[in-house]
Amino acid sequence: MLSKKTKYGIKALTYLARQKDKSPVQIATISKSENISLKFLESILLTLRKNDLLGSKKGKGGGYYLLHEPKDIQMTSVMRVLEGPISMVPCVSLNFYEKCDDCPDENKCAVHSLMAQLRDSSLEIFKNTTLADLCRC
Amino acid sequence: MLSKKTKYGIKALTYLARQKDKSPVQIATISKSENISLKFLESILLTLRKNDLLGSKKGKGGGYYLLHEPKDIQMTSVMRVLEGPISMVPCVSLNFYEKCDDCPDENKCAVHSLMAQLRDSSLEIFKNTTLADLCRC
DNA sequence: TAATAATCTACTAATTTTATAGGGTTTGAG
DNA sequence: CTCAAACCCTATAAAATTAGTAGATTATTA
Repeated sequence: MLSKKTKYGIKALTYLARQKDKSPVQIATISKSENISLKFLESILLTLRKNDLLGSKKGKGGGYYLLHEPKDIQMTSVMRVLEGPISMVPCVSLNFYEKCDDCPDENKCAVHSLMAQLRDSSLEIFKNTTLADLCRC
Repeated sequence: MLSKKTKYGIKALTYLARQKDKSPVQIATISKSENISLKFLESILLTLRKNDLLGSKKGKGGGYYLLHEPKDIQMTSVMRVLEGPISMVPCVSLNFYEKCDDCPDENKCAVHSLMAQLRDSSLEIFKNTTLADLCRC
């Protein structure tokens, strides 16, 4: 299941991407518009900022804004930051590889090959979809 | 992330699919061979049986066995039984549809369209992969 | 029929993840 | 200086996950 963290994060990102100018938007504004718990959204935006997807400005007139053009933000990076690895098992993860402790030989593991296929197709979709694409709905 | 329940379930299924004959295999045998906690495996095999993927036989010489030919068992049914819906969000699920309570219009939801794409590609893979394919690793 | 081997059922429990809530601190604009 | 906003830290309730324990039930075989 997709976590609400990721869902809310994507919604917030598209909200920002739809802005005409790049002036900061307050958390409360996004929270109200997208029906997201304010404090939860706060922590989500913070992790997006720490991972260089968003910039922020403090004080009066402050808020969050996109650091890059929507068309330059691939969903791979959004998903990795919010949801974690694209793969469903660590042993097929490209960026977060980890050996399974119950598997003697992962080349002979049935789960491994299936999940590798799944990873490839998911990766393909996430790579070819940018934030700009999501705004066209 | 893929739950261990699903991972273990798939391993058990492939173990059974690799058997020459269809005589019952004891839980303990699979448990040892695949490094799976016996009692956990027991509950997994039980849900597989309740969902018509496995048959069981009690008493001496008993155990679990496949009800169908490996080539006739699609991964869609295995995944649905063990892991739940294929979709990552209920609002794009074909078999378990549910409306999001935070979404006024799901046709305008950016997450929705992305997840629908993902569901399609996952479904494609699971539909075209059978237990027999997984045994060839 | 009695012993045995296996599944089946029902609790319990530790751990982790998820989804928030509260409150104080820091920064920057006017 | 004042105020508004992001920032940061802590806590927590609920749910899911991953088991472990104890015993009941059923079927086979000798």
